Amino acid sequence: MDTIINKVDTKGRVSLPSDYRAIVKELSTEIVCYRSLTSPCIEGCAEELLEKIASDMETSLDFFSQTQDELTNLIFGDARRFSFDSTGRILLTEKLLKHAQITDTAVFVGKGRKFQIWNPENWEKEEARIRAEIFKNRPSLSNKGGM
Amino acid sequence: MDTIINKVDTKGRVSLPSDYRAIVKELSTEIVCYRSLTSPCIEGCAEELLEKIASDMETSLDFFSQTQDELTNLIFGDARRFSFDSTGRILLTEKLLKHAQITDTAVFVGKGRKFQIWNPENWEKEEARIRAEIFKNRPSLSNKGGM
DNA sequence: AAAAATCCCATGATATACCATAAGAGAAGG
DNA sequence: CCTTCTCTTATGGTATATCATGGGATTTTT
Repeated sequence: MDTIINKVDTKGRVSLPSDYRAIVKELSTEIVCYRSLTSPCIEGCAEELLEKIASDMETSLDFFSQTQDELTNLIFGDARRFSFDSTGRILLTEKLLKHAQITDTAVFVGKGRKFQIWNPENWEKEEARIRAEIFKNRPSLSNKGGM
Repeated sequence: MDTIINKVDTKGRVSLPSDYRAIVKELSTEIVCYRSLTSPCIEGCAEELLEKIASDMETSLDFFSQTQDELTNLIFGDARRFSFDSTGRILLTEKLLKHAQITDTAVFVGKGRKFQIWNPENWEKEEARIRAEIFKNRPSLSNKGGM
């Protein structure tokens, strides 16, 4: 999955890149999107994955179980199903677009079983940051011969 | 899922968001609402789920060290059925509206199998609080959840 | 009879489905 | 190796269906 740039029209519609669509389509005809907890971007995945993420988080919580309750609030309260039409587009909400500072252009970034949608400039910075981070840890990588 | 803002008219009527309605409608034409034990908000769910919800709550509130009976009594004693009309609206009671401090606007927050109804300002604060809380504990989450 | 609740209809707004064009990638053939 | 054709994908526009909401009418309750 590579990064793909698509336009957001005046109504907030975006084409989900066909590669991404194909993967989801095996499961269903809709995806789930929510505001990233850690970055100014939108995250998307198949609904099944969201439920898995939610349950994974629950089991990984060692502090008060009250937080579990709050987690479901945060995840299920923020997430929403988006079904894409015959042309493969979804209509993003104001809330999501605002959080990611997206106006007329969106960058899709694959992240394994999920993906992120970024404002182009923000993603450029983020990518640079990640590259720098990786470079900093280069020695530990080259030891294993991975790259 | 999702968070939706709807108006409460002069008669106290609120439209139950269509997504929520659709899910409940598979089962019946009415929902159950009660005052949240932990927050200034209304909680709602399908009647079939109430018993399950109650027991879930017991396990998640174990630090209150209350007996199961006391909690279930509390919820069941407070819960009431609300049937929605052909346009999908329910008429909330004074007791519920007062508890949630709702006057003319209500925020529906998805919570998986149930949902909450908040006063807009209160929810805004609560959401910010939860996000900060979760973010603080992010390191322990990112290991497993990947959000 | 008055008040409250339920039902029904009308309307504006919005999301969804649909069609049509344009741009790009890959395949086939010269 | 280049050209042409075809198929997929992205994007713009339009129509249709759905939903939220206001108002009124009818029914029920006390």
